[in-house]
Amino acid sequence: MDAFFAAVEQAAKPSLRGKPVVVGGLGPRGVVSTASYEARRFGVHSAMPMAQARRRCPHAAYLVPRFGLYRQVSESVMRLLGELSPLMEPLSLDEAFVDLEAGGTPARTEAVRGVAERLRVDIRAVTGLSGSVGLAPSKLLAKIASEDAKPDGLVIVPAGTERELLAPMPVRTLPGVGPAAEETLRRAGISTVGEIAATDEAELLRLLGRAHGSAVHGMAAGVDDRPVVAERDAKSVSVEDTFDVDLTDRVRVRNELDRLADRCARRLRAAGRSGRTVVIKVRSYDFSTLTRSETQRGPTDDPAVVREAAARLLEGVDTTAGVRLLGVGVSGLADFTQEDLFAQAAEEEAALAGGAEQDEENGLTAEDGASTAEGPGSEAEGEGSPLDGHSPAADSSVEPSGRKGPRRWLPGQDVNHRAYGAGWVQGSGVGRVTVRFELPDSPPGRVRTFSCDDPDLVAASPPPLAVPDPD
DNA sequence: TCTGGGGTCCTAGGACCC
DNA sequence: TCTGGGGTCCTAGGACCC
Repeated sequence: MDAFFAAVEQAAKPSLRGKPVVVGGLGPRGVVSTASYEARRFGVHSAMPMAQARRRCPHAAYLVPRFGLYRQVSESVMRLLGELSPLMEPLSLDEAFVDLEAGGTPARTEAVRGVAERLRVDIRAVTGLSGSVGLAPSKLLAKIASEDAKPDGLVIVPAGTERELLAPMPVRTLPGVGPAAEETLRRAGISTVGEIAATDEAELLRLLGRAHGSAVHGMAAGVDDRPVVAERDAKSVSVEDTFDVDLTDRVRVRNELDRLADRCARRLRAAGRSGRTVVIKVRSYDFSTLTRSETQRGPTDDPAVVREAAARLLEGVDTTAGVRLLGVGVSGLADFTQEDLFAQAAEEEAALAGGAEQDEENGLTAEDGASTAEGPGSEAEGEGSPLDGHSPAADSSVEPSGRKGPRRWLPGQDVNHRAYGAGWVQGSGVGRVTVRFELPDSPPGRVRTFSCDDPDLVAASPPPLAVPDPD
């Protein structure tokens, strides 16, 4: 999908169509998730610090991500892809591999082209959004071709042309070659994929390591046998928060770690999984990051167990200089089915017979989900709304306008006003919130400003996207 | 007002076992 | 009587991807 998050926002908000839109974390330490093509022209791109994006493109609309909506749109696209072949491998919300051969598409170029063109038409019909397709004999080339096809295009790499296509490309084109490998190769005088292919494999192994070296060498020659794999199980679950202001108070650090452990365990449980190894992650004021892990005797999805393991692990970490980020994860996930878990829980209960081990919830968990209000229970899975990822500090001190208690209105968020109907938050500050009243299928709407605690204004869930006329 | 959040995979050393 | 040769598990860190 092309500029997916930003494109969904433009589809949802008529006044933003054709305008620069930037989706990402809006706090002081946020980064860009996706920039619309209009914003990219100003040099704004993914992973860029939000502050820098605002400098480059001050007039863009800056919006908080709405993952619930993106997930819905993603599912309808993935459904279309799934109709092409049983071998469909989602890479993220907006990208997937499809093995057309396994779906029975004849390998002739024209047949394949027809399938891809129909797919692009269907995607537009179902979502109103544009997607790009790369067709090639391997994952490597398909991916490169789809990048080439963006936005709103289709590129075919016929079998046999792989090498000559790849040769002039920079080494970073190859998946798995990031900044570090690029630098290593540059020092060895290698800057293009063709130069990698011309390099002795043993030399490459020396430069990049065993596994990486041989993979890169193969790919540079256009060799890529990786199969398309449907349905892979998650191997870990983790949550983390970067704080608007570094944490120094040890008690506060402990509390935040508890909340993260609970969130992590809840997600694990919601997914019907459990794991043996609890990991904490601590990033310091200077961005140095460490992890500590502890493996339990058996798999768990119990918040109390995760919380206690996390707390033990934290004891060995000096946090006095300031903590920028905390994370809690569970890995070593058992491939248990839900039923196994029930059986196991029953056994444990039997074994514990009479042990008065009652969970004492300390009430910290519910609050912040509520304050970011994505609408009551609107998310498919019970996991925390994506919005809360950026308001760990909602509770205190950080937000000057934050008073005590009043609702926070986040730019991009859906709302409903008793008199004016559906709209979205355009901005807020000094006790006021500005709302634009429009719907996906309405003309661009008007803006009105209210008091932040106006009782007529409530958070709402996203209205469905408009689908264009079939003409 | 530098640098998110959720993942995967690889490497390397030490413990431990046969 | 200077110390083999596997294998697996655990821990920590780092590169990379979207």
